[in-house]
Amino acid sequence: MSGTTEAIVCARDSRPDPCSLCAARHLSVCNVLAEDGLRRLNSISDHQDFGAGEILVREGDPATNLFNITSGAVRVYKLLPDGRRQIVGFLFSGDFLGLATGDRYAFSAEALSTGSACRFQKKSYRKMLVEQPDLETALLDRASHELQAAHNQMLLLGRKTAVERLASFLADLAARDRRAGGAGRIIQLPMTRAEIADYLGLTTETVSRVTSRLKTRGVIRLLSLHSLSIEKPAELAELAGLDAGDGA
Amino acid sequence: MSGTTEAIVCARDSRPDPCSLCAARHLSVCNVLAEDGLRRLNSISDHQDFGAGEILVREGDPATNLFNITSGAVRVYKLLPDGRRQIVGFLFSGDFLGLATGDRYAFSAEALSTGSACRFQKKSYRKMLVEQPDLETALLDRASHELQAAHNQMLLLGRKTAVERLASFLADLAARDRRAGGAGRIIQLPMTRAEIADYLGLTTETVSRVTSRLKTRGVIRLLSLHSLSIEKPAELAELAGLDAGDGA
DNA sequence: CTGCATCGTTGATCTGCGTCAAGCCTGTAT
DNA sequence: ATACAGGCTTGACGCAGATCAACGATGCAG
Repeated sequence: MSGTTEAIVCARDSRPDPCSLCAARHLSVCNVLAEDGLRRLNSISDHQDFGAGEILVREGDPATNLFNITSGAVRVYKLLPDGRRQIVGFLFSGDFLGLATGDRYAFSAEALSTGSACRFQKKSYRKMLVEQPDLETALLDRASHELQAAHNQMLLLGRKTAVERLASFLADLAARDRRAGGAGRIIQLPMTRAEIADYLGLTTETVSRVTSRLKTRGVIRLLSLHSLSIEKPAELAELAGLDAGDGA
Repeated sequence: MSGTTEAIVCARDSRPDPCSLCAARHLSVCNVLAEDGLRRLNSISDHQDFGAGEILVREGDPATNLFNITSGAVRVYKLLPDGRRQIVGFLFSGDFLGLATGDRYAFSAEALSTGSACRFQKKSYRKMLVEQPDLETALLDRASHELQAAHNQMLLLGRKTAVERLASFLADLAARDRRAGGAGRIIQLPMTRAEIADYLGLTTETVSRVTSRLKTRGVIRLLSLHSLSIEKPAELAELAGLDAGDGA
């Protein structure tokens, strides 16, 4: 969206301050940094534009880089030797890539669409964290949220039916849209059915069938292959298993 | 194991230093703290002994406490309204409980066996983190590892077969035993089959059947209901899907 | 030792989702 | 426009694991 503008800014030599122009800044961990912190962060960062399908991180490679996604979308996944794939998350503008990382990447990350990211050397970033405790706190908060999301996904993958999985997925996207200031009614699906399937532990066929069922029931309406409207949010939430939350 | 000793130490008024006697210390985040840090930590902590089945945390309650497990075992789980349960993790001595927490607990935690924990007020702990950046770094590292483990579990729940799930589970327990200094051959299972099932996204019957199959194949040998010996570690690892790791 | 409750195992049957297969839709290149 | 490729949908069928059911093991209370 604002990718070209950023690229131009970064290409200029007398850049005023890339971070202050960054559209993702208020969504990202960087927003806890003051003027000098941003300058310092900027000095250790690289701007990277990527095209659809481009690989940012490959499972098993030495974990040298960390990323802050500034635009576009990314899929993060793990593979079994025979090719079975589990997508562990989709990242969007403002998301941090590289939290769950030891010496080597335990996941791969590929661009879903064109986009851009700030890239850091892990070493420099760690040094930065020592100097900027606020940033470390912000990262810890992120990690907590991601861990919570991972737990929810474990519940989904371990115990929910196909309908519940898709409903949960759509409800999550709606919630994300609301957090970004939208109404949570029109949902964009920048990923393919195969990717949704690999995220939900299903097959493309099942995702397709369940989508049709929700459509027939009038819960959703397809606007195009990659966007839909939620017609009955309450029913969707119920299907997702969000009514009571806990039996208590 | 050392529960009674600790209880006696904590009951004494002129305690020399509970932390320095804590058997879980070298396994826990506290090990990054110096003398004064430990004293400070101790001053904001409560010791809590618990019996089997005791509830430490209930999903949906205000998240006021954080815990450091010092002995025993704990199951952490989430429920669907109709009672379906997903265990998101088992915690043992040295593990931290409460990382993935917002204002309210998003999970429940119950003692699997008798044991003990250091309990902190979340508020005091957060203050402590500001004063002790090393502790915050250690927590961030923990969170990273947990997130990685969660991703592995997502792969397991979303894409592995029943045999692969159980094999992965046993291989994980073996790895944990090795990390704790054991040989990784004799595995303790302090949980029931139902709990293993709810952790692996299966039913008790399937866990039982698959266990039998592994036994018949000679991969494992049951020593009792709650302990077994790994007879063919290599075969177990292969069944778990750990041979190649990534298809690259 | 006896009784009882809980947990675990094994078998028979069922079913939700995967697999296989065919056809359709969408976008892009010529 | 036309053709092609990749993605999506729908149908028929099969199977891994769930469900239902019965029985055996374990451990605790009296």
